Amino acid sequence: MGRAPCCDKANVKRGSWSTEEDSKLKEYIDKHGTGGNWISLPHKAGLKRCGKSCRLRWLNYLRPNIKHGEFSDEEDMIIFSLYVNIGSRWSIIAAQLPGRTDNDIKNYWNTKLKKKLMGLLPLSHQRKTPFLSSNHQNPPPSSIYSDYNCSSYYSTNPLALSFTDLEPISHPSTNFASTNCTATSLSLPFYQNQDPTMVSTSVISPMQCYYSMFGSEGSCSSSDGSCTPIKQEEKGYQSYMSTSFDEFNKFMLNYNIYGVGENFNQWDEKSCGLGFAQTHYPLENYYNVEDIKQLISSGSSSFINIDENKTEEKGM
DNA sequence: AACCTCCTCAACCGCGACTCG
DNA sequence: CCGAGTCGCGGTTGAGGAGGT
Repeated sequence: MGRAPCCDKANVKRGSWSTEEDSKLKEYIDKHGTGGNWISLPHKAGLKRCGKSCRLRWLNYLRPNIKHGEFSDEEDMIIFSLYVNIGSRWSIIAAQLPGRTDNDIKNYWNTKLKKKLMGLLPLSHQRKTPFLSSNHQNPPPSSIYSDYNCSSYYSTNPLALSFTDLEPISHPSTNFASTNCTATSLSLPFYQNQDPTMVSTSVISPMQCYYSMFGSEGSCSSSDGSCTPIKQEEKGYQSYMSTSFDEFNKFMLNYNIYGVGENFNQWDEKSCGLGFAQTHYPLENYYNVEDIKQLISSGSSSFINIDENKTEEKGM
């Protein structure tokens, strides 16, 4: 048996909102608030719309202080840095960009920012960049990892690999690898199952970032679909300094994200905060790292402290 | 001018999470 | 604890505008 529809689709208007509907909705909410019940709101407001549709229209368009128009470089960088760290959790990302909605950011990422980054890569490499390809799901379906034991997980997840094997890092992420690696935790996709503290306190190197963006150099050609990552030490550092990575590195430098030396492992750990450099764009100017930590570990209810707009909404 | 293709973004959909009786 | 109702999220769709031929 299927799920009951949220509203009677035969009797609700769909598609684009007219200015008249907009003003009706805005007027009603200005006067009465949402009343904590979107389902009954359209009826009360005299709208022939589904409650969900009203909610969406309000949150993404009519709500006060919504910012439309071009994203700044700083916003780009925040989106990028958070995406690399936490994946496509648009609501959390949106909470860090006042006036921007999750829908906005999602659209922006899918239509522009992704391409902006793609433009920095040679075509040959773009084809094998799962993170950016249109059909790539991030994080990967949980089923992919559900049967993995720790060692296989960490040897097949490029990001995890870089945390454990490749980089001379000492931060909580390595603890994650050794202490949080249980069958249970691995039954979830990487981005979801990781220790929340890891998300916010991990310092990722350009190489890690590069991996998470563009995938590893590991081969996935075996018949059972398993991947054989090529260890960095096997290939040698030099081979990793490919044109693609150079280009990526240039991008990072262009955005003042990293100051990377000739050897990529010379990246300046101090300059990297939640993901990226704090040298020129100190991320704590945009959000509090501890808050992010809380957000991720405690779920959406904690957003109240951070997202002004959503605070208003929840207060209504 | 007409047609076609591509791109953008508002809106929809389904599902998991949450709340409450 | 359970189930119904609702919310919120992220993935996807498609209308319509822009640009090219």
